[in-house]
Amino acid sequence: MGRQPCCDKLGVKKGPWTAEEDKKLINFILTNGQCCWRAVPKLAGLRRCGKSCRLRWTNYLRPDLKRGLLSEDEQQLVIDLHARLGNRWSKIAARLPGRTDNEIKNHWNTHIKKKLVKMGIDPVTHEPLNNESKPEQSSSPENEGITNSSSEDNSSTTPTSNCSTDDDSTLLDSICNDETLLKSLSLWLDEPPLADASWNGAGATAATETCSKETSLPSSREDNIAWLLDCQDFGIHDFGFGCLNHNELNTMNTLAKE
DNA sequence: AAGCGTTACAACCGCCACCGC
DNA sequence: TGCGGTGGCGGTTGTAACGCT
Repeated sequence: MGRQPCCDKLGVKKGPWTAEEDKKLINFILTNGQCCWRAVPKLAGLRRCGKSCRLRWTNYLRPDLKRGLLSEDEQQLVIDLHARLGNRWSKIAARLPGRTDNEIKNHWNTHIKKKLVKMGIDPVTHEPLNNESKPEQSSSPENEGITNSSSEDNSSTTPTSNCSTDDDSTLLDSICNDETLLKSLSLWLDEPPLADASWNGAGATAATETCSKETSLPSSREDNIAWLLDCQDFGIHDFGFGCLNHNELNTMNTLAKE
């Protein structure tokens, strides 16, 4: 009889979200936090599947999201991580603060994949597409990074077979041993990812504090919502919202409740 | 200016793992 | 220990925007 749908199909709206729906969802999450997605549509007054709400929130409405194209450093990091983890986008996204698995997956399929093919590199195995023909830009830094990491990895395993290296410490070790990746990370440290601290409460830094000071939070819930929607319109990064750590977001939640 | 092809990305679908009962 | 519910993940699709002829 087939699988039961994740939610009642009757009366469930599909397709692009409207500003009104976004507003309702943001309002609800700010007031109640993230809990029991199945109940969210009903409680928030949305004719949507709970799954759809979760996706909308995590991929689009979440306040710590960076918007816009991935930087060169981010792209390089994605390539390196993909070489190790394969298509495990959520794991990759976890290492790119402010980026979602969906966003990275899309970017991989539309940009990076083609880029690698153009460079003569198999986007799946991260090996040269044809051993005989040399990659066009073999001298480019990017390519060096890829070649280094893949030669290092492929000596024993394929990217996907590396799945057993779920152990983060092993991954971290391998990252620490990767010069290209370290270079990317050091570039990041020069310009810390704003969102990094936001979802890792304890990771709040002086930069965060500075940023928070400069970012004046709206005082009322209505202001919060309008402000959040504006943030989505302009890209959260531009607002410096990414500087907020989890505690600060909780503060916003508290404000919203009052 | 219009039609067509391509690109980019939001959203959906189905499967799977985990958790509580 | 098995079962059902739920959330998360990765693959895929749909469509709006853009570029080219």
